[in-house]
Amino acid sequence: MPLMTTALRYFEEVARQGSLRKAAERLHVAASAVNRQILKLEEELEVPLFERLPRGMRLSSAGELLLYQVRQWQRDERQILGVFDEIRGAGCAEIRVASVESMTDLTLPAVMQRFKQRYSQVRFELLTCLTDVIVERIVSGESDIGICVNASPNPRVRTLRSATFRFGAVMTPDHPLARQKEVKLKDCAEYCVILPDKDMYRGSTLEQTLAHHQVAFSTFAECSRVLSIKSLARAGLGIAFLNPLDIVREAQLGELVFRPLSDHQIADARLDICVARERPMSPALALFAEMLSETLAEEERRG
Amino acid sequence: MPLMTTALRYFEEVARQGSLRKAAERLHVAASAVNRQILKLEEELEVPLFERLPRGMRLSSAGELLLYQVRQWQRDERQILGVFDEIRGAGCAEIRVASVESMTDLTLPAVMQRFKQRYSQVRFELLTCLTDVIVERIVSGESDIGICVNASPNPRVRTLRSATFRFGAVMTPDHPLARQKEVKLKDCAEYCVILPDKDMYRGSTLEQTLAHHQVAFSTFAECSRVLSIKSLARAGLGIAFLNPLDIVREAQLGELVFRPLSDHQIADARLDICVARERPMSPALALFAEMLSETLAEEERRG
DNA sequence: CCCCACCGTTGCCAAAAAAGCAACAGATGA
DNA sequence: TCATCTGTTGCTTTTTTGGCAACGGTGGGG
Repeated sequence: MPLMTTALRYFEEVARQGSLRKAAERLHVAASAVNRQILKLEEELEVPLFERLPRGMRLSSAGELLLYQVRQWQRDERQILGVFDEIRGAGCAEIRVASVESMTDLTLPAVMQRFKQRYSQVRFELLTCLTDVIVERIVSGESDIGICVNASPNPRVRTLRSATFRFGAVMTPDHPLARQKEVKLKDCAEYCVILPDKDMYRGSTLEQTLAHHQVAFSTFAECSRVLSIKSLARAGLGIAFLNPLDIVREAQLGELVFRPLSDHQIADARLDICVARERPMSPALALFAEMLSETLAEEERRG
Repeated sequence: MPLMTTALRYFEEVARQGSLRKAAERLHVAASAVNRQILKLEEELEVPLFERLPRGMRLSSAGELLLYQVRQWQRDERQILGVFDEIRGAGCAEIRVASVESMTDLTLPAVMQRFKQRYSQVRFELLTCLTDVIVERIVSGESDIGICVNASPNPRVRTLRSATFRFGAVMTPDHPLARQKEVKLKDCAEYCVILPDKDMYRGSTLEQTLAHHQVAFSTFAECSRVLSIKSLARAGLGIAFLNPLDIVREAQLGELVFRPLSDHQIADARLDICVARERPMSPALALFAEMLSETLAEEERRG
């Protein structure tokens, strides 16, 4: 049942109780047995783990370090045993993903497919939502892992990896602006534009710049879905403002082109892979996060 | 010597070799012994870890998850054994810290002192440098942990915790601007200011704002050390631009006051605790990082 | 086709490790 | 000083683990 040496189990209990005999009582073994395991451990590690006081045993420095590690291993153990329970019970473990629309289209399905090949007994829940909702779901435990854009720092959220992508204008290849390598916002003011919903780009530098500089856009539509924005842009109804990840497929098909915004007020879009800070990650989740991080890093390199 | 069950050691080798007998050969034990450990492990976990093929054993899904965890435990084990080697050899383990000046004055010494109380056999190296240098030292392995301000994201660096602090103007309590709760940059233009060195605030929003808005400051001095800036400000020679952490002691002594800048172009200062992404953290380092994170979070709450 | 090589598995027995029991020395507090 | 707590140590028993040989099954090559 226990995945680590009995010596370490005994060590943890002795450290907790501060006494060999009390620990032995809790462990339902003789005190001498516990004592021998501790002595053997100290001999093999060649480091004193306790200082013997007339009133009991107090941890040494090395002992404190080891205890910290052992406790972490115990958490890991409980975690993986829980995953095995899931696999035994429901037939598979579950990873609940919440992501912004940019990645739910292409990247996430690709990663999930690769993951399923190796770890077939893992099931997914994939939700598409806005960054604020994703952060809420992470901290509340409704989702296990999230992909957000430009999330504001949150003490209860741990960011595993960030990637930045240039923010830019998206249009049909035959659009006049498509001949430029980079465009400026005021270039776009001469044409129709398609803006995201208020909620979608709240807090972004695009919002700030628009509000501040009062660029007069002739807005054709405001959309709440990237999917809609792309459809309108594909129909040649205006210029959209997205990041390159949003249109990888359309770019491959030659339907849309991406031209970065060169205005220096416009910051890059930052995608974050994040999880709850306190909640330990199950091995399945850790593996998935790793695979996702590498994929994101690769896409960042590609532009 | 090994800190985890022989069953897990055997399991890892079998997974690596894909065969009981080859694993047994490498482990210098009989194949039957290895087999029994695997069978016992599967029975206790109540989960099949391998699928038996005529050509050998292939990991199941659960096995892949367990393998990932076991490999991580093995890395942890090597790590802590290395720390014990240090303690046995040099008499103590070492944590090499590189930090910006904001924290080397008060916060870090306080945390190091608290740390020394519990883990006396740990020695420190404390360097004060600029963010760019800190990041370099982290990725090169010259330092174990760093505290940076407004560090640009780096794929080889992992941020354990971030905290934001308002950026503001620092002056003597009798300064005319000290009567305001918040100040704007153009308020300061009427007085002498003390600016940091070019290197110090490179990339900050202060630099951008100054360069962009062309606010005409009568600069009394440019300094490369926060210490010098504070000294000049304390002498009433001008307004300095710092974050509240820089002047906690001076504020307590009533020598200086902090007034946040309310210009909306001025972003908060972000302090990051970061380590190398790939390099595993020793237990001592993890404990120190944890203590430091909590302290930083507490100071963030306080203002 | 058979045979050989390789696989995992199992029964039997020896070796090793862990646990239980009782007694010991040392320190503390009533 | 006695009672009581601590960790420690022989000695014995119990449990676990490993070694050896043999078995049943599969796949490839002569």
